[in-house]
Amino acid sequence: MLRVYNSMTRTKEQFIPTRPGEVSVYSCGPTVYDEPHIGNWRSFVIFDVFRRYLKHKGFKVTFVQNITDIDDKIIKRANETGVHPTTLADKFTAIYLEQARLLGNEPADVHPRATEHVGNIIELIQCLIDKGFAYAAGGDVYFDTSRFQTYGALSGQPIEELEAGARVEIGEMKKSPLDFALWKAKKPGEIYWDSPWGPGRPGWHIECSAMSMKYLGDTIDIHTGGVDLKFPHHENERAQSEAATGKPFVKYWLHVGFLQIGGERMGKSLGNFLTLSQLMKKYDPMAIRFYLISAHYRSPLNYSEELLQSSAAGLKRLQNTVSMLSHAVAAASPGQDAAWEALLREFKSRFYEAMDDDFNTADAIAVLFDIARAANTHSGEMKREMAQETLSLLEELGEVLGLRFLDGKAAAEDAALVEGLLRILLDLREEARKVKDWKTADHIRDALSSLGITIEDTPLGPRYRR
RNA sequence: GGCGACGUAGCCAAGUGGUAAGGCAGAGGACUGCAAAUCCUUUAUUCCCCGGUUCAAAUCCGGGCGUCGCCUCCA
Repeated sequence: MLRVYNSMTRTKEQFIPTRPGEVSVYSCGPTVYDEPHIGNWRSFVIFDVFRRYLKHKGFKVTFVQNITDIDDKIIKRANETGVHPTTLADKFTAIYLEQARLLGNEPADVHPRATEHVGNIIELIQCLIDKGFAYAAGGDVYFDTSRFQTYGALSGQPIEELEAGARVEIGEMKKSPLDFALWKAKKPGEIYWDSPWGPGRPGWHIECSAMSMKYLGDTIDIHTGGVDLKFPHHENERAQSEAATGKPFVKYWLHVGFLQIGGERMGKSLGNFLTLSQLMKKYDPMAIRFYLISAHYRSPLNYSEELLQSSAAGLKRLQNTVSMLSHAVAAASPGQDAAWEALLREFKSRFYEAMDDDFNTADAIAVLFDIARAANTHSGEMKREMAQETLSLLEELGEVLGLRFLDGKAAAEDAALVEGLLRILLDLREEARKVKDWKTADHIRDALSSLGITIEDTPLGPRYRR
């Protein structure tokens, strides 16, 4: 029984999708004006874990993540660098998708782009105007927040408080500071689309409303984003969607906490950010993923080099166990163990209990380490089927979190060749060891070591790992 | 000013009424030809502080201190 923390009600609730067995998820994706930093990646990885777990629970999940490919920042960056906004957006969209893949995120079922849905957006804006929730002013169109009764409910803010903090840009023609742009009139030299209100482009918030409606319908089960999106972005989305359809927009709002560095939020504007490309020079993307899910998603997560190293070491420990088990599957004698199977079932249910509790990845990871410890303890008497079942369980649970414990880099063919060659060397070394020819034995080991291959002498015979 | 999150060992981090998970780092031991990996033991009588409720609190209530965030583009 999955329970999730709903930001709207500020309580953990039992998760019951609108349609039994099916879950619709909308995740706010990147604005593609630059490479995401690892704070952004924290959210994107967590969204992927949500989705993976829902799938493993047996739900048919439809996962939509937008790509914001037109907005102020893109226009600004395009002007600065002298490239067309579309070229810039395409470049960083490709980088986003590639890095997501490296981190082990599955592609969304749909990655809709704002510029490909301008027609849907215009329709939605027109609908809001027709219903009296929006008004055109000087080529812009604004949402009239005073017409939407429960504005502020998601952020838990009284209207007066929000008003006090609101700001009006010069040149804006809002009736109230809280009103926000649905359509922005074209400025000289800017990219534009034609609309009933003149040439211009969509505001940021409206694209999510239009695209979630198109792909997931009027009411979606889960909407995710970073906590910073709660206000104003999600508040505004909610107002637009519910004003247009008269139906609830989202059943469960899930918000991911910040990645902090040096005691403050990692952010582009603060200049204290690190990108995935920077970290990948030193760390495996899997280690980075492991680090990003090492704390509960709603807690702040600290970044430091030391923490990343700590995560990398922890993942290595799990990988060593998987390596040991693979070896046992190949080399150990056949055999089952009822007590061991019972233990595995217990681990499995503990893992799922942790994930059922609002996706408690930190607790779930602890179970992985418990499995590793138990398997390592019994590595001496590990029988083939025991090893196989343990391996399968670790792979299954790793799959839920998007973690791979085996190095997937080497192609299958290469792997077979390397395996054969190493077998020969290991055999030679064993012969040398039998006659206590340590010089030869150590030479082989050292030479392989310099190629990054470690030999280990185990009760089941020698094995190697990279 | 309004709203919210957080404060658990050297570092990170679970745990929301029943007597402190897990990881990293450190120390000691075992295993080993030497290693590597692994295992065992060890590191918080105590969970920011002070009161209160309770047979029982890290967990609930009140007060205080500290850190971070949102209220403006932002995962």
